[in-house]
Amino acid sequence: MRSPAELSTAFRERGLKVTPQRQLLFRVLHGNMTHPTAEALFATASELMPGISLRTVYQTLNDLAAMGELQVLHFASGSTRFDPNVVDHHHAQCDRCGDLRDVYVQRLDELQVHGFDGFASRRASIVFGGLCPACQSISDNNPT
Amino acid sequence: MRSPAELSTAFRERGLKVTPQRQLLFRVLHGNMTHPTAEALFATASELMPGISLRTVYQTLNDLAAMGELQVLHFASGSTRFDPNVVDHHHAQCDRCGDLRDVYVQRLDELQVHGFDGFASRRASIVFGGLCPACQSISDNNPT
DNA sequence: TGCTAATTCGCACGACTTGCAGATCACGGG
DNA sequence: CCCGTGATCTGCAAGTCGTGCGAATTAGCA
Repeated sequence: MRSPAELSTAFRERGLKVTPQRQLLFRVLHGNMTHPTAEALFATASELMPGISLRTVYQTLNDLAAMGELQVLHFASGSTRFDPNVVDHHHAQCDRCGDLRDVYVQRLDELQVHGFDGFASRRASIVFGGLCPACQSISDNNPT
Repeated sequence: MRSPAELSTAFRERGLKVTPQRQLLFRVLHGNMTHPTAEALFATASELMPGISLRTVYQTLNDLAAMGELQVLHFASGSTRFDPNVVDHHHAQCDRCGDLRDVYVQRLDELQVHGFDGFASRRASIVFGGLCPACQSISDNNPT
């Protein structure tokens, strides 16, 4: 996702208005590595701007996603998360605490895939499952 | 997913009862390559057993998933799909029609991943995006 | 400054899934 | 083969997540 200033320009170029609510969300999202849900963003935004509507958060998230400034992620939990990192990357999620981190994968093109049968693959999305460092030490003591 | 007969035994061993509704779902799911949603299964099951409840379909799907007989899949569409193929495999989804197919990936361990930072990866799930053969020919004539 | 279309907000609604409770049924024991 | 008990089935209510809608407000340009 680009900087708040760049996004403001991009929004205006598209005929979209730059409201205080949107500026706030630009700031909250920029560089955000937490892969927040809409609710989480709403919570953060509400502290900074009491009265902001959850509806507006969804609206702006959709606008940003449509502009390719956000990646929309769907995980096992069923919840939708938003990732302002739109550089080609992948994810690792902790089985225990759900913590989600960005990872970068090389040599993806060397994978040998069987079953495409004419399917024209354009991109791949990888989600690694496992345990984050914190949960590893917990599991060492309290194996579930 | 194991065969209906094996599942019946496994259910009884767990103290679960083998009802006609469950047997029907075992049969509908066994070898099913369509990655159906709960609703789709309900539709199929309803034809074979009018009056079966959607609630029962969800119930049985959850039981099977808890027993590891089904993989639960979450995709961009937001809908939950169920995959009776629990062999280690991955998926390819058509961007246009949403068609979903199983693919098998080798040399996964040769991937070079940066950013784990102590994350202990146990498994990976890959979803390829692209166009299925049918949608490729459509797009050739009607580029979106 | 004023106009106009975009936006915000809050509520209602829709899709999907689960909780609940009474009626029913599977199945092991007699 | 019949019975008893507890699991299951079904239909409905409720919960979650996200969107449609409309009135009031506001951004941005002339």
